[in-house]
Amino acid sequence: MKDLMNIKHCGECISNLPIFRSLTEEQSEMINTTRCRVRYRPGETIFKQGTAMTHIIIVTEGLVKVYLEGINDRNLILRFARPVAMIGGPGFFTDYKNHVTTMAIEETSACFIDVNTLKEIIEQNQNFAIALLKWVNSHTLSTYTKFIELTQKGMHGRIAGALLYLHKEVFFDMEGGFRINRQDLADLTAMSKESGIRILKELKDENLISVVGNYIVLNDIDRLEKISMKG
Amino acid sequence: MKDLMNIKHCGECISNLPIFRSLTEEQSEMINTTRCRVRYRPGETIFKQGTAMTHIIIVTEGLVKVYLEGINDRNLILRFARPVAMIGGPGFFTDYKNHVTTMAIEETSACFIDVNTLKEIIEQNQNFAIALLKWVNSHTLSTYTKFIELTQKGMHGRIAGALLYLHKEVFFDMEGGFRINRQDLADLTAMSKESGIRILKELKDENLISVVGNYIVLNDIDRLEKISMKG
DNA sequence: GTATTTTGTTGATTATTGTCAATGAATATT
DNA sequence: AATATTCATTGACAATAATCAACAAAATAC
Repeated sequence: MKDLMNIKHCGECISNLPIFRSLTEEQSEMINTTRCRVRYRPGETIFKQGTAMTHIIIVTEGLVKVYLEGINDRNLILRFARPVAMIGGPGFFTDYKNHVTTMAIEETSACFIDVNTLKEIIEQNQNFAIALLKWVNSHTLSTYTKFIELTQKGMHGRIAGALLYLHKEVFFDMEGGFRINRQDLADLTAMSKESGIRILKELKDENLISVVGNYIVLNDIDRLEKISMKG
Repeated sequence: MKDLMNIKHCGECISNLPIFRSLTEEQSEMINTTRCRVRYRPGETIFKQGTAMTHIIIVTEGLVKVYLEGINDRNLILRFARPVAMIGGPGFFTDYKNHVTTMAIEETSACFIDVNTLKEIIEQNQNFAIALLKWVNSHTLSTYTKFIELTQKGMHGRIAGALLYLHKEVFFDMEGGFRINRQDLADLTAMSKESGIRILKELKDENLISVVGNYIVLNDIDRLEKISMKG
């Protein structure tokens, strides 16, 4: 019976996120009865910028990218998310639209939570509201870092910074390296794909990183950090 | 007697901000008894990036800029604020530090509100917590726009965008134009002062704007908007 | 297994943007 | 009023980064 229920939702995904710790039994149950789990193949869009924001998701398996669709088909990747991570958006409590696009990069499981349910819980539970404020503010903090990253660093610094971000904040639990394709690396660092490729090659030629196809290993974190600082 | 009280705080400043509408009498009083009003001269720093976040402010008179201090003494202006506006920060509920610097540009009055008082009220009043979430999310929204603005537009588009921002969102209630110095315009658009000056001159030469010293009037909003779109 | 499409790579060129230096104008200081 | 000091301006130049085109390699479709 319990296994059957797990088909509908993802079991205990919300208990793995600190933000949901403050929920009462009853509130957890409210979420559990409405939420459901969906699987995505690489390249599938989960949320599309411009559509109505009806749900948030919790990524329970796989890998997604969250990005802004900008001018002339250029995208700006704001973050990558791996399990267990919540993907919300600034449309919550404002215009209830999705202002970013979320796309699966690997085979991904996402657990959908209805925003109205969430809203109801926030209205009941101050601690949860505070946890959410904290979550939003910590995201704003990364955003500020990203501003400096993108507007005040040269291409070398941006690529180094992006690699360090992937290594330390996205794939922190992985042995060795990680995979990312060239276009995504370019979209993460706000430069053309060709420029990204060139910088990557330079870093490889200096043995700061190893590259085999899309698989990247950082060999010299210290020097990458220096490059990231200066630019 | 009432006049004497106004020396300590700024009278009814919080009643002019929608975000404080949900406060009870008692909660308003909590804020009123601890808050106090401070005057700043142009160039004075109100909050300094890196210091402890003990208060938020409400700007009741004057003009301030909110900016990130980045690399090599370069600043990135996130927003300008005029009365009545609240200046908070992502340190709230996270690390309680100031992550941005706030500086008076004109003679400014700011009303200081203690973050602990604020925190206490948030814990009591869900509607206020929601209003705050809404406020934070709407700021995140502008942040997203700014990302595209700064990373995907050329210098012409960025200057045009900045001028439209100043005209429509900062000085929207002013007849004619507004004042901004060249360095601030450059810091708002993430370019060098010299580049900013050159673009400004081009826009002036094409009669899209009038410039007299630091005073700028937008003559052709439509064409500026076109330039802002394309870049 | 071959064809087709996507993704990655490289070099040449152009476009964009920053830096440096010199100078003028405006403002503040003594 | 004379002197600093800051701010604005301009041109020349260098550095940075995008575009374009051609091609190679890998993945996918047929």
